[in-house]
Amino acid sequence: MNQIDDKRQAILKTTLRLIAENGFHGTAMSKVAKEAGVSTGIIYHYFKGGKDELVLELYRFLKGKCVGFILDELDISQPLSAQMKSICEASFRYSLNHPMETLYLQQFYTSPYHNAEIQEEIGQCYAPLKDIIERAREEMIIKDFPDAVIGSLISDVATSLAQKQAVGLIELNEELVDSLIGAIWEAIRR
Amino acid sequence: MNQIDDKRQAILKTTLRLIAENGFHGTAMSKVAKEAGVSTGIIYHYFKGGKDELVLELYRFLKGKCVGFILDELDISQPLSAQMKSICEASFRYSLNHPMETLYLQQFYTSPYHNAEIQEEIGQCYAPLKDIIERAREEMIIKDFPDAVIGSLISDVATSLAQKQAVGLIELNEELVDSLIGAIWEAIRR
Amino acid sequence: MNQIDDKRQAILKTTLRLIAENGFHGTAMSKVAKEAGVSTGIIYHYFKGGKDELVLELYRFLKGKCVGFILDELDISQPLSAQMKSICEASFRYSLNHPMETLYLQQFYTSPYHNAEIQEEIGQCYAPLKDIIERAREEMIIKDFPDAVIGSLISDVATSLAQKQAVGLIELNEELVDSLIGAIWEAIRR
Amino acid sequence: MNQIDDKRQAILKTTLRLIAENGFHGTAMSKVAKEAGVSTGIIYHYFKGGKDELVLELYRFLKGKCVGFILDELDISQPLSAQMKSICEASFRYSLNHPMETLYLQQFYTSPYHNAEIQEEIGQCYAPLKDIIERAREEMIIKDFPDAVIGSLISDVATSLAQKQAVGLIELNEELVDSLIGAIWEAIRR
DNA sequence: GATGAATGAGAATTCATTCAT
DNA sequence: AATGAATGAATTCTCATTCAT
Repeated sequence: MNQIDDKRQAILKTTLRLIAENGFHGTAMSKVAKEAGVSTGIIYHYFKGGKDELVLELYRFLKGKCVGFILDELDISQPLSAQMKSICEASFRYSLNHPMETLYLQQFYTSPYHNAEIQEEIGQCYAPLKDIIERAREEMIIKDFPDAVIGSLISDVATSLAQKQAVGLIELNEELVDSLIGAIWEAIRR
Repeated sequence: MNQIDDKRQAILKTTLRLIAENGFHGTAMSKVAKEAGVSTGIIYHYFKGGKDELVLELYRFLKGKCVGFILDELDISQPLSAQMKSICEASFRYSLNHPMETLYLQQFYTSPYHNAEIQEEIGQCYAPLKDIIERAREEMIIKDFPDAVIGSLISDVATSLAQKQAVGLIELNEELVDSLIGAIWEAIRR
Repeated sequence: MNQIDDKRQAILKTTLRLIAENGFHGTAMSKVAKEAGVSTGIIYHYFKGGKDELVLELYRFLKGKCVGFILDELDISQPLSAQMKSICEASFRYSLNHPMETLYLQQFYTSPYHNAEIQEEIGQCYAPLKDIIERAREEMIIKDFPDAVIGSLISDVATSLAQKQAVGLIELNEELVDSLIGAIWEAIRR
Repeated sequence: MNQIDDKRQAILKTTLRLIAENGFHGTAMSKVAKEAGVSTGIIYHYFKGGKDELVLELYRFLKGKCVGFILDELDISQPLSAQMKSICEASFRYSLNHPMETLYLQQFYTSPYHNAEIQEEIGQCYAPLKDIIERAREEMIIKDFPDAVIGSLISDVATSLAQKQAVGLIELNEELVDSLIGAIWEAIRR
């Protein structure tokens, strides 16, 4: 990690925090620059496409990180049902443990930045997970729902709860999280 | 419904559509005025607090409509478990059948407009539902989750799926919706 | 001329002066606003397309004014040769007597604002003059040059001299101007 | 011509092309650097005064080239009237045959870069031509116009036509060019 | 109640120039 | 000599809000 990457990373990190806290509209490029300790101009050096590219790059980065975590937790020597449960659990915990990232993603999905093109691109890094889901469906381990629906069940409740926890509406303890993961699994499994 | 209310309603309706389509940032007051067929000035007559108040009023209005629908569907002469199932189903279907409202609410929740104060205020119109949920929990009909968690399970999957359907990512047929409501209920019930 | 036109005119007039003095690049919208005594925002109200539209509108306005003057001087009861001479003289004098407009046009022609589309549009207000030139060519009063070449002979020397006079490189007295008009006419006539 | 001069020349050449195509405003130093295949920093090494000096140096270079061509064509053993005609013809043809240089010069003259100081400096390399013009005026070969006016007649029509030809407004064939040179000469000669 | 012209603070972006390497 | 990352002032343009009519 050299100095150049440091600066690029600092910009991404600051952008994540500011957008999670203040939204896209509330996050001016000048604010990102100031809080990241760089000049405004340099952001356009690292992200040629301006704010749009910065926002998209951050999305790609966060998605990659999240999928990476889920894959790390996965043990492909385990039976398929255990793998599916692992995906559920890892996904759920990742959201709860990374509230800023979750807040960012939540806003991204409902913003004009989110479109079919980027969705398609990011969909590809889900390929290994989709493969497991498909096999689990064929083996009647999980219900016969489309991938997108399974995806919603796995991650959207966690996303929403992470957000509620981030703003202080709820407090999830370890026991509750375990129960919740179980409940979600009940909704998905056959 | 007199002329005054007509104009107020036109502003709210236009705001809903534009924000659902273009987001808060992409929805200028002047655009709302033009598309609603009124002058910019008059919006500030009906909504003294400007854009903030307009956005909040629309939130209140939509929440009231949604809760109203759920309560309409409810038959309090039925056993508690049937009532709980009815809440799940009504909530789920409402989101799917009102994609613009769902997109609006989704964006509202992750925006700076959403704060503890308004959350508290709106929480009150949920009182009748909360009562039913509390009783169902006591009678061991549903799992021992806090209200906010039950709320997430009931509405956030539907919200997310409504959004995906609105942008064309998935297509939910009647049979699938029925299965989904069943799956959600499995996650909630004891 | 009501108040609205006053403000629009003030913006156009200020833009003309500033661009003639400082060029397109040296003329910031904020400077136009300040010197015209208006806010920056209102310029975008009158000229929806921003600086581009302002610059083009000013071009249209100046061209209309100039052609209007030439046509005013024209006496169509005179023989064709006298009409051609009148066009030469009026065009020549107009440029010399309106140095700011000439400086503006000179810069416009060499800028990216000048393109085939606007050229085509403006070409149409030259129709009456083109008609006279065409007839004069047919009647062997003037040389057999294309319209654009005749146009250059008629106006580009004057334009260039007006510019030199404006920056103080030369001083043209009445007698010299008369001789020059004669010289240009010699170049054009058969 | 060593490597150093190569790089300097590449910068000048690229600047000429870019400014002719996109204007001063549309020609960023970074773009010059990229298209010339050098770093931005090195431009400031060769042209200490930055963009201003680069633009002025290019002006000096182009003017020298143009005057050099006219002098090359000149045969001082010929009678004065033939020399004057030669100047007219060479000047006219040079503009038409070097449209990019002409576009550059045209823009330069109407830009803030053009001022009395540089005009004075460049005026000196016209000395040999001015001498011929002066003698031709004394010998009543040409009209009694100031040098600047003679200069305009000789070069501004050509400049303007070169520009029109460059953007495709007209097409000048060899015969027409000959006639035009004759017409210009008629305007100048006694 | 109703209009829309007017304001001006603030946002995204560009670009000439510098300087550490 | 050479690089190109870095700076930050300046520019264009937007938009919530006000107010004279």
